[in-house]
Amino acid sequence: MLDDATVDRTLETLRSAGGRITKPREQIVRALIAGNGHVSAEELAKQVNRSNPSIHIATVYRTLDALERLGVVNHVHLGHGRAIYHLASDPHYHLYCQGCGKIEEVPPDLFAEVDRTINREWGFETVLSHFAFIGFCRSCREDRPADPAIAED
Amino acid sequence: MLDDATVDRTLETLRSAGGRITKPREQIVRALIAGNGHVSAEELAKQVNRSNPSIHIATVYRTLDALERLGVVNHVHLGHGRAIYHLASDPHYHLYCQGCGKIEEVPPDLFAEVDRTINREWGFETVLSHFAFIGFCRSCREDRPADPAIAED
DNA sequence: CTCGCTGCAAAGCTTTTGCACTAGA
DNA sequence: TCTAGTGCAAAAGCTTTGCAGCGAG
Repeated sequence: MLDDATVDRTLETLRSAGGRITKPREQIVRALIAGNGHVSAEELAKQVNRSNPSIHIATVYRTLDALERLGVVNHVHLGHGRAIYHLASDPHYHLYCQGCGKIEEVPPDLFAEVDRTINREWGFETVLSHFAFIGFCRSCREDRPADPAIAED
Repeated sequence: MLDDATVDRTLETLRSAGGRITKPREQIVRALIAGNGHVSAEELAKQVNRSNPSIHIATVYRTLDALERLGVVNHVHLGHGRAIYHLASDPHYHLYCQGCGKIEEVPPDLFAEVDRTINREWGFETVLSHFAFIGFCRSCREDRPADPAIAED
């Protein structure tokens, strides 16, 4: 996956939808793709601000929103507030460790069976990609006091 | 499940942990249990305010927090912000329809296999009860325009 | 009598929005 | 030129917190 090509292709999607390609958008898209699927809006803002401090986080949100409408970006909620963004071309689900914040990816087909069951038995069509599956990674499980009180959030 | 007995038992848990049983706490617990597993803090506040308008929502949050620390209550996030509260004695997962807001319950064992796999392959211990599984219920699926743009949020 | 609980108001966190200005195409 | 995009500041939505007074045990 050649990053520059991906950046260009993403910006092109924006343009062909009638959008404009601006410096901020270019930098945001670049940071998003460099982030490799696990970046929050705030991290993106921080990143682009290194080279251009005037880019406001509202612009980051608006750019991500535009890309999401076009179907090339998705966001995933990790908890109460925070969300991360990634390219839609790379479908996956997320495991989010409440202990250390680590994010791991899992293949969607892992849930295919459960998905079918819910669909069949409850008539419900899930969108499992939109929220991370939270829990504790191996090392945080070992550190964890015991069981009661499943930590914060 | 006799509600009054459940209310008493819940308050007793609070007392035996060194807490005090107050009017607001009693009313909040009663409303929580009457709510049958699907009430938000705001709904609880609204409910108790019918008989006691001076109970502040901060008190509702603090009471729920105290109960949660004691392990008798859990909360479940439905989306970006909202969370609902239910008794921990009734373990279940939730399906939350993005279209109409309807909440359905699913038995935890539905996910037992996936859970084991994630545990085995990723060393990750999930807490699937903490976020609802979102998607669309049968009737909202039929209403839905098509596929692109998976709605709000 | 003491310490936990309460009400109130203010703040926190992430995301959104209104507005006037700037700048792509 | 003309409209989309931008920066700024303010607001929104849910939850938490500081503080002083109140009341359960």
